[in-house]
Parts: sequence; structure tokens; C-alpha cells
Amino acid sequence: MTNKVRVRYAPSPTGHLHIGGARTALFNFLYAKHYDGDFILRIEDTDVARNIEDGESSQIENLAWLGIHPVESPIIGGPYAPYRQMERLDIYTEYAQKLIDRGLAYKCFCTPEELEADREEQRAKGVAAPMYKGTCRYLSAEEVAEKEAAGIPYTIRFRVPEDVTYQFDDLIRGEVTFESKDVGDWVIVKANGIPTYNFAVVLDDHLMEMTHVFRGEEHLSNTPKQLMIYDAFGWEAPRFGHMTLIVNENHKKLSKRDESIIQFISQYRELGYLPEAMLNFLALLGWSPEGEEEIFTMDELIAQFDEKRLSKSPSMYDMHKLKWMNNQYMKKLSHEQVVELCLPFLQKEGLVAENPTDEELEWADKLIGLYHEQMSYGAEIVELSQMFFTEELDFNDDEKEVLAGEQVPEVMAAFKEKLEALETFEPAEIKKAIKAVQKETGHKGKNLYMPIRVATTGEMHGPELNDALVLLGKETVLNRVGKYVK
RNA sequence: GGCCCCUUGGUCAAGCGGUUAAGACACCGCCCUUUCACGGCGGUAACACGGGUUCAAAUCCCGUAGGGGUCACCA
Repeated sequence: MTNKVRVRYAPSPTGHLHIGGARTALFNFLYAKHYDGDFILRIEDTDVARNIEDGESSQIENLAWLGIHPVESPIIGGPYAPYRQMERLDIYTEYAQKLIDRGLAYKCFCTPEELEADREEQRAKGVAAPMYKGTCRYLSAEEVAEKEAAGIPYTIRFRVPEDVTYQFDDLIRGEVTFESKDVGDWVIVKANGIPTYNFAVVLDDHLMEMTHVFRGEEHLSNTPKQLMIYDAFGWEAPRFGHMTLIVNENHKKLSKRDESIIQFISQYRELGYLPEAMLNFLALLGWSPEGEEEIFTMDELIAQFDEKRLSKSPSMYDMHKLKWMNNQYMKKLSHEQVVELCLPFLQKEGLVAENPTDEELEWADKLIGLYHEQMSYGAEIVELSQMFFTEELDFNDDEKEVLAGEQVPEVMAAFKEKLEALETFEPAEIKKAIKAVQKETGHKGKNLYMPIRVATTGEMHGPELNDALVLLGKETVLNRVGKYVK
């Protein structure tokens, strides 16, 4: 047996690829690649009711978009196929039977209602952590046979040993210890014959020869249950590494229902974020590089990834930083690439025609170029360039103050006059016109440029003025300037 | 509430017994730009608390407090 590193990402196809899932997949992937191991994808689809139709394909597709490619998966196949749990049911049944045969698991005929009532009762009595009280634990063979013959549905429960201490050396947290007395006999196979997560995951990880498992901290308390199964079969457990949770601004685990944060990779893709930036950003969520550099390509991440630098405390999801990160990558794009990325957003809003003429295309091309440096993500072009598409400009207090300057009417009148005299409306011409205004009125610097900028663009911060005015068009500029001439 | 994990600036985070306690995002200021953006420079701002151990503690140990996770026939 080789000791090649084998890790996996095992999503349930109950939804699309989530930030947390992507981060988990990425860290497993980086770990595998760093140690020249295998990264595999397994689908945990045992919650039949919650599976959604395109869950699996969406997971795979978005992972691929990020550049995370498994070497074994339900699509690619591999030596440990099948990679969908629902196609491995025989395996789970077989191993569950082995446990029953050895008295390590038993059939439980309690109904969900009974169990629920029991939990309620325990809680009412003030029991801190209600657990299965073991009604069916000591059923005789005859009783079991009788109930089965009567067609009563049953689950299979694991017979949790008494007074066993489960300890493991977490790659991230160090020694972690749990006591078996704190966990009740738990269900390993549901009444529908499908295994539960904590049971199936062990069989699969063992059978697929996983050497390491990096997963979210929410799984920490599942670990003792899984360890019980490894013990029961006499298998060696993989090394676990429980990664920090990604939390929101209230320090709570990101919930898929939380709408304050965009949580699905596909949504970022749709907003025009770049996969390289997302990847880079995700890599910094709960992991830190050795030096001060923060911008990394996938290959650099693979080279640098070190499980010892995985953090223990939660990472707050920082949208600001993501935008900054994406901007870093946007700036590296060529002009053509940015246009390709942004144009569809303008078209979707109806700001640029679906089938633009050459002139329209050239205009849009320049417009996008205006914002290349400052843009955080593709869709942002729409709000950034908003002033090109509205009739009435809105001014905030600072902007109104600029326009209320006493020199404004004079500057505007002069500027209007110069513009009207222009034969061509080109950046260089406009620049000259503004200079002429300066000479004529004696106003310069902010007193000169700001009123012009605000009156024409509605913003104090914006793109290169001369270029913007050209794209705005002489008529519009004259119009907007005209409003401030007495 | 039981169990488990965590605790350095607003946020992420370096630090592994001796440092003026890095860096990044955000914020503020200055410079560049006769404007803006980009960029550059600089600034505000942190070791939760209490006990130990030690010549020396952000770093090790024990408590306390706070936060989080988890307690399903979900994964």
C-alpha cells in the first residue's frame, strides 16, 4: 500500500456551490496537489428528499470554473467507483449487517413520534442533552423477528460503547477528546434503508482510502461517531483537520438563508467576478501565507499551501476585501478582456444594443475603458457609468456645495462658450478649452475642474474628465453646463 | 443547558519565551494628477480578564468571562 495523499470534497447535491463548500474543496485540493496526491469528488446524496436536480452538475461546474478539478468523480469515474452514495447502497447494507451480526448495532422499531415525545419528556425534566434511551437496545431475537414479521419499519442503531474516550490529533486543533457517554445510540441506517451521513462517510472514506479529511468545524462533534465506526471495524481513521467557520458580521456561521451576503459561487460568476480572484480570496479565509504577499495564482497557492498555517479562529467574510481582490485581477486584464467581461452587463440593462453598430460598439468600448482601473467586478460597470444614461443628475450635499461656488457661473459661461466654438469634440480639444477658461477667468485647480466635473458627470470622483466628456457627447455636455450659466 | 472549539486593531491576520507587537482590507491625511481614478507615502487602532511558571509571557499552565459550533431516521 502506498502512502499517497488522498483527500476528497463530498458535497450533498442539495444546493449550489456555496462559499464554504468552495473553500473546503479548495483546501482539500491544495493539500492534495501540494503533496502530489489525489483529490476526488464524491456525491453524498443520501438525503433523497432534499436533493435537487442540478445540484451535482452545478457543484462540479462551479468547482471547474474555479479551477478545482478532481481526478476521480461520478462523471470521470475511477478505481473506487461508484462515487455517488446512492449507488453504493449495497455496501452500506452489507457493513451494517456485519455490525448487527456482531452485536454492535441493532434494529430499532421506535417511531419518529415516540422518539420526539421522548426527547420532549427528557427536556421537560431538565436533561441537558437528551439522547436515545435505548428502548430497543435489548430486544430479544424473538421480539425483533416478531416486529419485523409484522412489517414494522425500523432503523439500525449503533450500540455506543460505555466509557470509551475518543481522542484524535486534529491537524488544526491538536488533541481533541470526546466521551462515549455523551452520545446516545445513533442511527446508522434510516428506515428507508439509506445510511446516515456519519455511517456512510466512514465506509466511503475508508473504502476509497482517504488519508486526510479537511472539513468545516461544524463537523468536529460528528467525529466521535465516526471514530466509533472506524473502531468497530478495526480500521485506521484518516487524519482530520477541522477548519474555521466562515462567519457573517454577527460572527455567526454563514447560513444559506442569510441574504446579507452573496453566498453562491455562481452568483459571483454572474456578477462578473473573476475565478482567479475568488480562488485567491477563498484561500485566505482561514489560511495565511508565510510572507506578506497576498496575491497568488493557483500554482503559487499549491506550492505554498501548508496545513500548519491553517487558522483556528473563525474568519469573517469580508466583501470589501473580495472587491479589492477582484479589482487587483481586473487591472491585470487586457482592455479587450475587460470589454468582453463588461459589455454583456450593459446590454442586459438595455444600455447598449444587443446587436450594436460599429459606432455603438466603439463607444461602449471606450466607456468600459474609462472604468477599467477602478472597477471591482463586471456588473459594476452599470452603476459606475450610470451618469451616461440618465437625463437628470442627482447631487449630494458635497456636490451641491461645489456647484454653489461663487465662481461657478463665470466658469461655466466661459466653458460653454469655448465648447460651442469647438469644431471637433476630442479630448485634446476639451483640454485646451478648459485651459482657455482658466486663462480667461483666472480660476484654476479644484475651483476650475470640480464644478465642470460635477456639473457634467454628477460626481466628484469619476473617470478621466476629458475622455468622459467626449463619450457624453457635445450636446449633453453643453446642456448640463448650460444649467449653471446665469 | 451538556459536550466540543475559539479569543492579537473595525475585519482578516503574523507572531511559537526576550520584537519599537508585522502585513493586508476598510477609514483618515498628504503627494502625484491644474480635476478624478490608478499609484506612492504616512496616520488612527490590538494581545479579553485574573492567577500562576519564568530573570523574562501575546507566546507555557490553570481558572473566569465572552463568542461560536453541535446536540435529527440532514449533510
